[in-house]
Amino acid sequence: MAILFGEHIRELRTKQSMLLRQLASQLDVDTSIISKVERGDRQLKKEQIPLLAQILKADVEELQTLWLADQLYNMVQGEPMADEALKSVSKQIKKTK
Amino acid sequence: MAILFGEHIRELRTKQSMLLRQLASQLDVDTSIISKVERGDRQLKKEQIPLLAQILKADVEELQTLWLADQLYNMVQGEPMADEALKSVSKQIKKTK
DNA sequence: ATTGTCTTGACAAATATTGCCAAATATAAT
DNA sequence: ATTATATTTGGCAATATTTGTCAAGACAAT
Repeated sequence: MAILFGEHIRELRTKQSMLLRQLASQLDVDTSIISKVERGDRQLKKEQIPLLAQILKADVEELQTLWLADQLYNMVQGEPMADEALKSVSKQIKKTK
Repeated sequence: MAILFGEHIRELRTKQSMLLRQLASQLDVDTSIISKVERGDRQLKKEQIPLLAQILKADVEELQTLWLADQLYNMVQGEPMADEALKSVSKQIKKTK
């Protein structure tokens, strides 16, 4: 279970004294979803990130990067060959660019 | 669309003069699926890899690594922050180990 | 033109994800 | 301890995605 993204969101939210339900309503989702997102047992949809960034006055790209990292982490976590696969993909995308 | 895994499979299969339908039947899927897998527009299920490795007399871990790399590639491809996210995950899994 | 192999697209079945709700659990104030 | 407020958790239905099957098409070789 990934946590980088959720921890970051929670920090941004609490620093602004914003309640779960306030963030949730602005993002148009149920409070429980934000709770789960912040604790890492639920992922937001990619398309929700820009609005989330706006609400939290955060950098969109940073959030997108954290979000993506969480997805990747979920995919490789527990896999013995995780690191090798990650490196191989790094190389691959450099080539294709 | 990822291709590392598929290319590798096709090479292993053809070098043994094995037909798509032979591989498919042993793996208990339709021929069309293997065709698509080899061309990279379909992913096998993770659980199918060990049997596939056995059929092709290939190294399970190598295939699993390639398979995982393909999944990751599909996830990050086209994302501007792909590389940063990949690196961040690499660091993260080293910590947790 | 026939046969054998591979490819492609459409569809249904199986799985997984998402949002919603209600109940449970904290947290804080009085 | 009671109340009020905030957060967490789990179950379920709706939705979306993935997987497998089938049938038709492309391509070679003969």
